Amino acid sequence: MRLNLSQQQAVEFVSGPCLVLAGAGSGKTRVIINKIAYLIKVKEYQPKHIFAVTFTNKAAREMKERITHSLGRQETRGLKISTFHTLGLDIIRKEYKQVGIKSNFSLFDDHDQFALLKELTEQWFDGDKELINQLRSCISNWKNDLVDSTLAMAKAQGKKEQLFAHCYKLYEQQQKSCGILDFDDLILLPTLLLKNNETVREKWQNRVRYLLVDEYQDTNTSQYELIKLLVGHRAKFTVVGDDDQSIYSWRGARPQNLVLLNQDFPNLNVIKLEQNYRSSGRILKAANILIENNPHLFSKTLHSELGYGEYINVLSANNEEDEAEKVVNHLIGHRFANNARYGDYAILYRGNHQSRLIEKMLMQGRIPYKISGGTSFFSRIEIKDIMAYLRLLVNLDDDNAFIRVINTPKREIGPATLQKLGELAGTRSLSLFKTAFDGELTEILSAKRLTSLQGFVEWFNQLSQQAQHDPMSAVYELLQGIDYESWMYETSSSPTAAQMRMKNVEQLITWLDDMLKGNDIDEPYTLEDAVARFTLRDMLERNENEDEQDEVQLMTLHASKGLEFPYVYLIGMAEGLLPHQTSIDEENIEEERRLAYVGITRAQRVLTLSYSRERKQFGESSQLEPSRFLFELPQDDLNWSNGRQQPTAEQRFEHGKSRLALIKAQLAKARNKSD
DNA sequence: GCTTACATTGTTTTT
DNA sequence: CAATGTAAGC
Repeated sequence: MRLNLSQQQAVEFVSGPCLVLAGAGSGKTRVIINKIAYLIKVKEYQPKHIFAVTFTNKAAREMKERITHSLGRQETRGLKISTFHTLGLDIIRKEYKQVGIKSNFSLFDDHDQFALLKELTEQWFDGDKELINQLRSCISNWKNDLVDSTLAMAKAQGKKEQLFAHCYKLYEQQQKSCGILDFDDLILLPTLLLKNNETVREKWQNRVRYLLVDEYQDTNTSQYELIKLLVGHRAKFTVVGDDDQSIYSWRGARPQNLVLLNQDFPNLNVIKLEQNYRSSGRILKAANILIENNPHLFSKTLHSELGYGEYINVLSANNEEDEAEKVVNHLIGHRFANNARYGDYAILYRGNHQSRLIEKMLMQGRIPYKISGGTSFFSRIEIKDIMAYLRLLVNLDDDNAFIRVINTPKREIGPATLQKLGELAGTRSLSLFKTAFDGELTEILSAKRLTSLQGFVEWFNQLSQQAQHDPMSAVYELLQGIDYESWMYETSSSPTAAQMRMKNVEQLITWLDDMLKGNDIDEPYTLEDAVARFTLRDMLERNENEDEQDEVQLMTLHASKGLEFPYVYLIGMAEGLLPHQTSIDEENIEEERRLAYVGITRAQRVLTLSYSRERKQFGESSQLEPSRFLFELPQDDLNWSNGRQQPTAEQRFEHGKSRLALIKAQLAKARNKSD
C-alpha cells in the first residue's frame, strides 16, 4: 500500500530525532513497519541494531508478525521488537553482574509484591489492604522517579511518608536478600546502570543504533530517561504518539514527555499524521467531536476519505443481562445479513468483569470467541501452582514461591510449621529454603514435621541441580514427583474439570519446552529467562493457525489500543461504568473520555454502543444513567435502538450543566497555573 | 493439620 | 452475588 506524503516523510527521515504525532487510525503502525523496512533495505542497518518498543505484548506480537510478513523471516532475524519491560529484562539479563544481582533472580508480579509488603508491614498496618496498596503505589512512584530507598528516607516529609520510606528500605533489603525484582525494577535498574556506567552505556548505545517507540505518550519518567540513555548523543530515534490516546496516567505515564522531547532535542523533527485510513467519516466525526471536549497538548484534525458510512447504533437495555443479549443478538443478526466472519467483530468494555455476561450469551449461542488481555490463563490455580514451582526451581530463595508450593500437594506442613521456620529464617536472615537445612530446627520442630520438610527440601535441591544442565528433564521429574495429576483429580469437582486443568498445565509445559528449544525465535531462552517472561506474559502465541481462527474478540478498552476491527461493540456506556465511578469522584473525566475515544476509533465500518439502565452490584440492583459521552456525540449520527429515544430535555439540561462546570473548572485551573 | 461451614468483603485500567 | 478469608469441628 502506498504511503501519503507525511507518512513518507516520517519513514525517510532517519538522520536525527523524530516525533510522529499520529492520530487514531492514521497508519502509525504502517509507518513504523515501513520505517524498519526502510532502515534495513535502504539504509542498510543490520536488523540486530534496530530496536522497537511497545507497551503491550499484544502490540509487540502484532508488529513482529506484520514485519516478518512484509520482509520475510530471514531479513528480520535479530530484530528486537518487545515491550519496555522485556527490553529492560534483556538488559538486566545480559548485565546482571554490573547491576550487582544474581543471575537467577525471580520476578515478582503484583500479587507477590502485595504479599511481601503485607508481611513486612504487619506490625504497622496489620494487613490493611488500603494502606498496603498506598505503600505499593508510593514505592512504584519512587522507583519511576529514580529514587532509591535511602534517598526516599532522606527526603521524606511527615510521619506517614517517613514510615513508607522505611518500609521501602525494608522491601529493598528483602528484594536483595531473596534475589527478587518487581516490574518497576525492570526499567529502573537498566536506567540507573546506563546512567552510572559509561562502559555499559557505550556498549548498549552501540547495539541500539536505531530506536523506535510506539505509544510514546504512555512513557513514564524513568522510561523516558532510559530512552535518552539508549539513544545517546547520536539521537537516532523515532517516537510515535498521540496525546488523545493517553490512557495510562494512573500508572505514571506522562504525556508531557511529548513536550519535553521538544526541549531535550532542539533539532527534533515533528511530523503530523492527520489522514485517517481506518474509520468511516461518521465514526471519525463522532470521535473528533467527543475528544473536542478535552484540552490538548497539540492540535490536530483527523479527516477520512472512506465515505460517510452507517449510523452509530445505540442499544438500550433494562439490565445487564438484557444488554448482553441485545449485543449478541445484534451481532448474530449483523453477521448473517452481511455474511461476515466472527473474527471481524470486537466487543470492548471498561472493566474485565464486564465480559462475564457477554461470555455467557456467546456460549449459549455457540459463538466462538476469544478473550485477550484478560488474566484468565495465568490466574488459574493450576498455572499459579506450577509457576510457583518453576520459580522456586530457578531461585530457591524465592520465599513467596516456597510458601505457595510447600503444601501443594499436601505435605503436612501447615501454617504452624511455616511460622516457626519463618521465625528462624528471620533471625538468620536467610531464605526459608536455606533455613530448612538448619540444625537448630531439630529443637523447634517435631520429628514428623522435620522429616517431611527436609524430605521435600532435599529432593527439590537435587532437582534444582539437575535443572542447571537439563531443565526440561527436571521439569518433567518435578511434575511426576509432586504427582500433580492425582492432586488435581482429588481437588477438582469433576474428572472433566481435572482434565481441563491438566490440559492447561500441558499447554504451559509445551510453551516452556518451545522457549527452551528456541523454536521460532533467534536464541533459545534459559529456564530463568522463560520463567521471567511467563510472569511478564511475554511469549509467542503459537496456536498454529492463531490468526486464521474465526472468533469474536473480547477485550478491555485498554487492551484494544492499537488494534482495529470492522465491527465494534462498546458496551457499558453508562455513568459509573464508562466514566468510571472512581474517576467521576476524582473528577478525572478527561482520561475516561480518551478511553471512550480509543474505543470508538477502533471501529472501521460499524460502531455499536450499548448500556443498561440497571446494574446488579453485591446482589442489590441500582439505577444507571446513560453515559454522558453518549450525549456528547453528534445526535444526528446516532440510531437509538428503542425507537426515537433521543436524550430527554432534562438529560440535555443536566449534561449542559456539567459541561459548564467542567469548563469553569478548567478555566480556574488555567488561571492558577498562570499565577 | 485439614475440612467444612459461615462470614465478610468488595469493582478500573496493565507490565 | 461471587470469591476469598475465618472459625469451629474432626
